[in-house]
Amino acid sequence: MAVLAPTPADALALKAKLFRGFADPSRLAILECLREGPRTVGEVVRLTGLSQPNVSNHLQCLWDCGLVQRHRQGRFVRYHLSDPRVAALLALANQLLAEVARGVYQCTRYADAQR
Amino acid sequence: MAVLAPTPADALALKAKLFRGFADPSRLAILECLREGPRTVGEVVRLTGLSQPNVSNHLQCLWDCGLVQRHRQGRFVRYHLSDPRVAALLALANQLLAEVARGVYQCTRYADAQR
DNA sequence: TACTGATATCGTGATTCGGTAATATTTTCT
DNA sequence: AGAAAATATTACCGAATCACGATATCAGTA
Repeated sequence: MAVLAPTPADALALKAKLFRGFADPSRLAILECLREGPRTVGEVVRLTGLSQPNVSNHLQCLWDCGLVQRHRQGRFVRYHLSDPRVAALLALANQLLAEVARGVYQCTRYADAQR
Repeated sequence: MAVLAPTPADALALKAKLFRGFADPSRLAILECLREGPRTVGEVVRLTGLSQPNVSNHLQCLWDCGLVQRHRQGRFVRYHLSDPRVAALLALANQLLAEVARGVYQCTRYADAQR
């Protein structure tokens, strides 16, 4: 009784982990870059202004999670979103933000903007 | 040059913050509860097995962010999702998970399941 | 007013996560 | 083979966040 919603605990942990993939400004910046098409690591570094190890780390993370795919092209590695739903999630988040932005901004429960 | 993707940094931070609202197993459990309709705090506590202060905290967080709304009914407070897009995001995440679950599970960059 | 049930708030300990710096690895070119 | 460019890996530190327990607040009722 009590315990356990319709979805088992493991599935929830997994979904939370998926959302965490999107819950970081650096990773979001990288995903935004990739929304417009495939990019090499160097391009992402230039476009985002993030450090190279940082980008590489996050790309690895996104790759582990299956959110992006990659091909080696010569000495470059080209990344792209692995599924249209990744872009769809980002788009939906934007729509939602258009309505609740102020609330999210003011919420003091966790990290303030400007990292 | 370099710096700044199409979306300004603030917007990214904000979007990251929004996703963080979804990036916790407890909050997800609560949101799942609310997907099926309005619930009082006590009902959510019973359905999720989480402690009452914990539920109350997370509900406050979700409310601050504008993801849920609430009405007082006698000595109960009834919460519900504030926008169908919240449910849509959860649904999309489920679809995406169906394809990348293994990757997410194996990704060791951050939190393992079983909290 | 005193009492009970429902929900909110606060302080704290423990854990987790992200950025940076230094370095390793891989690939191409000469 | 040797060098240079592109990308990946590792370790460490600081900051942020979650759960828990105790307690406060608020609404209804006797």
